[in-house]
Amino acid sequence: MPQTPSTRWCPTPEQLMILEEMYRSGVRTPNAAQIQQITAHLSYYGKIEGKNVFYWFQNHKARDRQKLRRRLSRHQQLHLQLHQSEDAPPPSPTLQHHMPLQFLHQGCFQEATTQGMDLVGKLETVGTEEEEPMTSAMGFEHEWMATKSIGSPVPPCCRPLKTLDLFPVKSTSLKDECSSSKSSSCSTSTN
Amino acid sequence: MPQTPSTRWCPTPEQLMILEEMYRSGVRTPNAAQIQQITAHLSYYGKIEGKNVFYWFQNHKARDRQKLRRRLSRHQQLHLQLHQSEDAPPPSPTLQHHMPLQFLHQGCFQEATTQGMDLVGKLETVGTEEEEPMTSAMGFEHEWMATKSIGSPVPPCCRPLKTLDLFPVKSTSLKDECSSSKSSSCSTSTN
DNA sequence: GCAAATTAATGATTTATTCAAG
DNA sequence: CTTGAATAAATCATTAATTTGC
Repeated sequence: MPQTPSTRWCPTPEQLMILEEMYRSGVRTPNAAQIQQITAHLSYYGKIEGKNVFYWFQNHKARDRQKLRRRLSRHQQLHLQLHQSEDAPPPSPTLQHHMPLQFLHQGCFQEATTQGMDLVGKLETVGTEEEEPMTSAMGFEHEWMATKSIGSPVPPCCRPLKTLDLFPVKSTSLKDECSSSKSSSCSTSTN
Repeated sequence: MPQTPSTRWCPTPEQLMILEEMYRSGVRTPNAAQIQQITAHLSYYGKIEGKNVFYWFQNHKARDRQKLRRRLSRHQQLHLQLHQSEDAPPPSPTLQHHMPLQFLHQGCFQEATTQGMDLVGKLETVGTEEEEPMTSAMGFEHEWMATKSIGSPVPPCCRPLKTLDLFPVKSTSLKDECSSSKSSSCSTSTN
């Protein structure tokens, strides 16, 4: 028999989807009770333990942070050799949506109104994997290469769709990488 | 000297965030007009051309699809060596959110600054395969490791598994739980 | 086409840091 | 100042994916 009785946890796609959904929803360091709940529910989709959930959130958070840091440093070390000839170089990585994202909607356009449909739905260009169809792309590439400087106004066909900025979830760790201020003072305490 | 005047496009963190936001919102293959608009807006945050936007979406879509396929295949090969000892083996990767997620709120856990380690003492129902050599670091995690088989060690203080069967939370913002105060129970700030 | 070697991804451990309490 | 708890960073280890030689 294959003597792999207890290898490491291999998450099922459902489990991964749920975990990622939770992470996107703001869950980062669930406490023991939450871990128990998550584990209980995820166990419906396959074998899982609490430590797996714990480790998953730890790793995911760490690697997300790592990714952010990496792209920051990479951008740092790049901008010193070439200069952004823009008029307003934003120094802070906090984007405050100077771009209204209306054209995200493209519901007035052809497809992909909802993001849920592109999961495994049609995938018309499968088989090409990650090699980009250069030849077909270059056929019209000069179009937007030529028109990249116009800056036409955003079509006001739709209003921004994604503005759910708050959610009731609350993790246990309040000191995260997004807060540089190590304010140990309980500002909400009795004063 | 590192005078690479025409390196490839290095996206700024803001640009990446916006692009990912757009991708999550459903944009997969923007047409030339959309690409031009995206480029115009993203050029505020740094040097960018239309082809960069085009290639980014191409690559991101391909990578996403690759990731999905890998998950599926990995799960395929997994279920043959270990059996889900659950009562309901899910055959389809379509998850219908049978997990309610209310426990994310944990609003009843004021004292949950520390991870809820008062879960359950020690349920010695384990001893299945191997003793976990968790000797250091997380002194609390053996608790939910021990309770992995019982299924209901949740403290009765907060068990909000009521009825909501879908994810009410949906957000794409990366700034989330850093907003709350550190410890809401620190009524006495010792100075 | 298949199998060994290589590489990338990621689950699991360990170590260091931080903050609070005494 | 010391200690203890919690977590983030770093690292290790294993699995899956890709590459390569036959």
